[in-house]
Amino acid sequence: MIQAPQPPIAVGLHAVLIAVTRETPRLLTLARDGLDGLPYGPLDAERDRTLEKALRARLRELTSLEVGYVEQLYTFGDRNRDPGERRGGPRNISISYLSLALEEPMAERGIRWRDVYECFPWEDWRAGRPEILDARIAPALDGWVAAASAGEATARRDRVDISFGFSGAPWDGERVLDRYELLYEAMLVDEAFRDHGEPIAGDVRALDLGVAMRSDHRRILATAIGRVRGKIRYRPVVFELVPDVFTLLELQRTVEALAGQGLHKQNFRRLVERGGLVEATGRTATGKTGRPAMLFRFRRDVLRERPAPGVGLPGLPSAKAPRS
Amino acid sequence: MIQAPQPPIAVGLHAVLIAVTRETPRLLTLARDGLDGLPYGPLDAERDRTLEKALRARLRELTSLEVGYVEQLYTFGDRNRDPGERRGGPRNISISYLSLALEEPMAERGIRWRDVYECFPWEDWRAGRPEILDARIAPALDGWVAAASAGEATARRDRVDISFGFSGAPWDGERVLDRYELLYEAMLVDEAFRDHGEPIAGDVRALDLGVAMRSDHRRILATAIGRVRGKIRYRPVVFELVPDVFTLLELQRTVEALAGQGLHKQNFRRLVERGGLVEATGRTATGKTGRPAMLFRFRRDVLRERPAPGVGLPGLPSAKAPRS
DNA sequence: CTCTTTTATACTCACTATGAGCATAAATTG
DNA sequence: CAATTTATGCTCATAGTGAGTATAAAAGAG
Repeated sequence: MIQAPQPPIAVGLHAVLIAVTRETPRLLTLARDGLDGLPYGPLDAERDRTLEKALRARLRELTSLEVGYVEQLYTFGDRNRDPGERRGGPRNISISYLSLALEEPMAERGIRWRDVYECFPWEDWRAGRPEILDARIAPALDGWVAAASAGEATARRDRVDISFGFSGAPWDGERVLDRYELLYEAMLVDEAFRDHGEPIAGDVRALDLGVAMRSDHRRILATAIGRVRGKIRYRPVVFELVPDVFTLLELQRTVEALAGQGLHKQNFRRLVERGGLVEATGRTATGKTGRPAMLFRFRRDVLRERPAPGVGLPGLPSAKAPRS
Repeated sequence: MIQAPQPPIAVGLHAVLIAVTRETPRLLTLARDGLDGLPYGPLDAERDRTLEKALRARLRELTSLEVGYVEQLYTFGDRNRDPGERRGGPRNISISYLSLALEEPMAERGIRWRDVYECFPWEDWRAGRPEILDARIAPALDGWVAAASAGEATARRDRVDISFGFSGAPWDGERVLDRYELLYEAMLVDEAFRDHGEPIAGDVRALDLGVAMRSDHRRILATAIGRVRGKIRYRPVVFELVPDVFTLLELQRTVEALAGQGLHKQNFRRLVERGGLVEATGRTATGKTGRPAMLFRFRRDVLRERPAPGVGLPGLPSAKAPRS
């Protein structure tokens, strides 16, 4: 196949490394130019035999972490995703990966774990519907809808309602990316201004819709969170995020942290125990207050028994009330 | 960031274009060097603003088709995926997309629609458990398991059982890729020999495990089929594969074709009607034998009512009997 | 024109899964 | 020891699923 000479293409690998600590989903970030971003590095076409190995290598080089679970997320390659990538520069293709691990303290400067919901305050429904939705997001998006021509406005209204569960539509926890992209398109997040080369408008800064990240990393993170939320229900990935041995409440809190919604305790226990996902170790947890809990471990055999063993998302005490 | 000089990286886009015709899933292929493969072309770093647009453009250039539904599948980039990609050549990264459409007759030479199950004869359970599984695949894989050292053999046994549903494990229709990769690793498909630069062994040729494709395209196809099977149950993607107006049986046959398993007619109807996925048009189908069926259309409002509207996979009449 | 065949559609029924609670058990704390 | 806190067991109504039975409406055979 004959190809015309092309501007260079740079292929990079990005890692969204997620942990859950103190009932909070956490993300490993590296600071650079004052902004936090995902760990990433270039693909070494010579040495890296597989993409996944390349990802692990970059992560090791940057953070000296050896991660276990790794899964490819998405490949981003639209032009001008990054303000730095202007005419003439190389075209950046970034292949992003999701990795799940237990949090480990990081000594290196600039590397730290951040709470994921700092970036997406509207995604955490554990304490009920986040106020930010009705107080700030809904009005701002209403403005964006109204700013369009008649036909376009209907389409915008629909997208807004379906993504954010306004006007009686249900909230779908997995649509994390839809929501972020809508806010970006509506110029309600800092990144939108930065990418257009404009100073961030004062009223958008006042909206304060989460912590911005470098380049399009927050978009990648949104993709990752949506993926985890979906995957957790049909594959036993939670177990990557808890120690080998855990109590059912710890497991539940981990799921809740990721799902961003509370679960009914007894039903969660029933699901997980009767679903054959865990087995008792015989030991019980020490310390803490209250009755000591039994300690469980992941029961690997479930993989050969059931086709799609996951944690589902049963009995959530709220998350149903439609917007007033 | 400083980078050492690198061997060139070529980024390509691959399309898995799927249709369902005469109750059979179909794939658009291009012949080249006597082997069928997926349509693909390079990313034009200069002109292609987004990856998805690039994919659509390549597809248009190759086939003059304008597809509707397009979704990114996976990015393949392991070295030596292709025997042509040897030391010294550029590193090929291919970003693959899934596209769903209605089949259109193709005039161009070399372009044609093939039955997907020609490539994966073990994936079609509509007429019951495929004989090929017990007659040829199971014994061959047993051999592969036995050929390993003790510890490794257990791991292989597990993978085989979980992927193919042997030894009482359930069959999971979505594990299309797992199964293909296992056969590849066990050197039971033509591509495995070709990639090792060896002539295809006579006994493997005799096994006849599906039609081979160019490069790693069959692996990409496997990824696509697995994805469709999963997605169909929680997103209304089937409707991309049927005309605007259809009977419930046509819809059911389309789902069955993709899922590779039969469904219970009355239950399917109940699911789809009560799930609010379709609305009656008032008209009825003509022609055919038997009582004329009502014609339905996709009810788009379902998107704002339910978070994950899909077709599910209810009442399958078989697919449960474990291996003898 | 009636019988047979074929596909469509309406209902029923048992069983399982889910959403919500109530009740009791076993620790810690003051 | 009483109050508090967390764990765990059980019940109950309801919705969803898997599998049939029964009836309706067409075409084709004789």
